[in-house]
Amino acid sequence: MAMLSYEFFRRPCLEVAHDLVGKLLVRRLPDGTLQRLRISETEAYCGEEDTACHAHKGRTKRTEVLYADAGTIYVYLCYGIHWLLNIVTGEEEQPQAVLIRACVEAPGPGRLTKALSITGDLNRKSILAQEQLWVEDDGFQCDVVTDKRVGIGYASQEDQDRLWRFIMNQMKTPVESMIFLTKLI
DNA sequence: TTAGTGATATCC
DNA sequence: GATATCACTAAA
Repeated sequence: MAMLSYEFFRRPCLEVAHDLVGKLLVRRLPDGTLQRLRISETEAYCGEEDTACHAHKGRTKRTEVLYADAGTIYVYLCYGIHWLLNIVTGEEEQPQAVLIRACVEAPGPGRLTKALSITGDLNRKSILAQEQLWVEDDGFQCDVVTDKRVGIGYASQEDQDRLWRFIMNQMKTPVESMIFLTKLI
């Protein structure tokens, strides 16, 4: 079971977002218990030029973390209720990140953080430290389809239309579903 | 369809 | 200091 490296996250966010689909998000709680959820959906937010990206308006107290080195965790509170998990990608000083939008076992960005007890405490920590949160590759392979990003009505039409959301391909037949579930175990 | 919830940014 | 805005979810 290989933990994903700095080199994996240092690539452009579109590549990282695509390749994170199917990987295992691993959480270690304070009491030592481990949880593993398989990532099924991500979105890429690609720097100051991307009007959907939080860093679109440059550095602020909140977006400072996006300028950090690849593998830095960005967690923020959305709508006063939901913690959303992102991982910073690319070269340092490039404010880009991948939003983890869903896992197979916990669909929805707010629901997966709830399932894994992820809060703002993890903001600015590293996903490479293998302490409280990291990502593993267990060799699982799957098809990935793209779609438009969700909930970014404030962005330019051009950026809203970009296919920067990456989703584990849905199974079309019962046979495919059986094969899929077998691979999960 | 809409309420709920609070940090952040932006405007006085 | 006040206000508007939100990378969402569950309930109705």
